[in-house]
Amino acid sequence: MTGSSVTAVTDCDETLLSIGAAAARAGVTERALRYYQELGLLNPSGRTKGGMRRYSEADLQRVARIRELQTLLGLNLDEIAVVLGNEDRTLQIRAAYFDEATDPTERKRLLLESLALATDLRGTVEAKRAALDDFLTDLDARIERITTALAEKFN
Amino acid sequence: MTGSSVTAVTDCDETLLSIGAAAARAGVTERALRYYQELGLLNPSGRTKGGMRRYSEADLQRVARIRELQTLLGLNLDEIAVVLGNEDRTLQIRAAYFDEATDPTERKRLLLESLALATDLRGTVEAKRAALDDFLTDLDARIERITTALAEKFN
DNA sequence: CAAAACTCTGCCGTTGACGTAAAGGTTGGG
DNA sequence: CCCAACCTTTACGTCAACGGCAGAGTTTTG
Repeated sequence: MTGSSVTAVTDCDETLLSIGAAAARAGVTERALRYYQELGLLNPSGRTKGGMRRYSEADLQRVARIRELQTLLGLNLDEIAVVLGNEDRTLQIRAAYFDEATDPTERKRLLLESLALATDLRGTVEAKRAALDDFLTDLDARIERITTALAEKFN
Repeated sequence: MTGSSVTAVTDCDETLLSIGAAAARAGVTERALRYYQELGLLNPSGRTKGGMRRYSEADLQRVARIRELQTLLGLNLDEIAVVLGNEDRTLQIRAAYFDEATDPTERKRLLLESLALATDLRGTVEAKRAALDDFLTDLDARIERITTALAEKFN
């Protein structure tokens, strides 16, 4: 995202955060960050020479994404790995797409692939929203009945 | 719900299901049903003289509700206990409301109480739906971009 | 009425997502 | 240079939501 090379092994751009700061800003614990890394969900953008993890803003975004997928969609970390993998793949595709060397046929295939990934996820989310909407409809009906009763009898 | 007394201790109305049948119909395990009972979420409507659990259709509905609250809203069983408690309370209120002996002032109070309970839950659900909607909007934007690219270049 | 099938109450095991503590290495201010 | 604060890996602990088994009792079926 920044112009830097892929996963800097050298010391940091100064803008990178230690695990403590990153955890605080992301609203999770250090343990969680290490755990996500252990599962291959999130590799810190850098390490110091001494071996300490350094997190970028993009890394924080990724943490936020993980939490969102957890709490909003109720996915477990393995499923989240798949979704994030898809999103990473989409970025790769984007890169290849804008590469001059990619021929039109391949470009089309890449677009279709990322479309498939996004559409698939959309299905999951839409199903969930539909169920939630039903839930809300029932709830609103109940609230409406009570409100009407109140209005009729005690206005 | 049926005309029977509260939580029949005697033998069953014949329409009640054994734990095995109930579990199969509800799509959960017997262990889960016993666990829900242990947590006070679901007391089987009856027991045989020998002490075996008997589940009614209403019990099955309750299981479905529990699962819904779990998967849809991501509540844990303790939180579900609260929600179900509120719903039970609403039923009590309903009963008292239609009781001749309840005076108007009390009736109003009862209505207001159940309104508060329902409205509170609605808040939780609505927040979740809003978050999901945002999620969907982002996703749709991404899909739209890809689709447009496809249409422009490869129509 | 007996065998087969089902269920009962413990009670210990498992899985996911971390928590927490130990024993040491790294970093930055004075 | 030194020390306090922060970080490292390693490894065992925890909590929710059940899974699964043993040993005994119950219900059903032939």
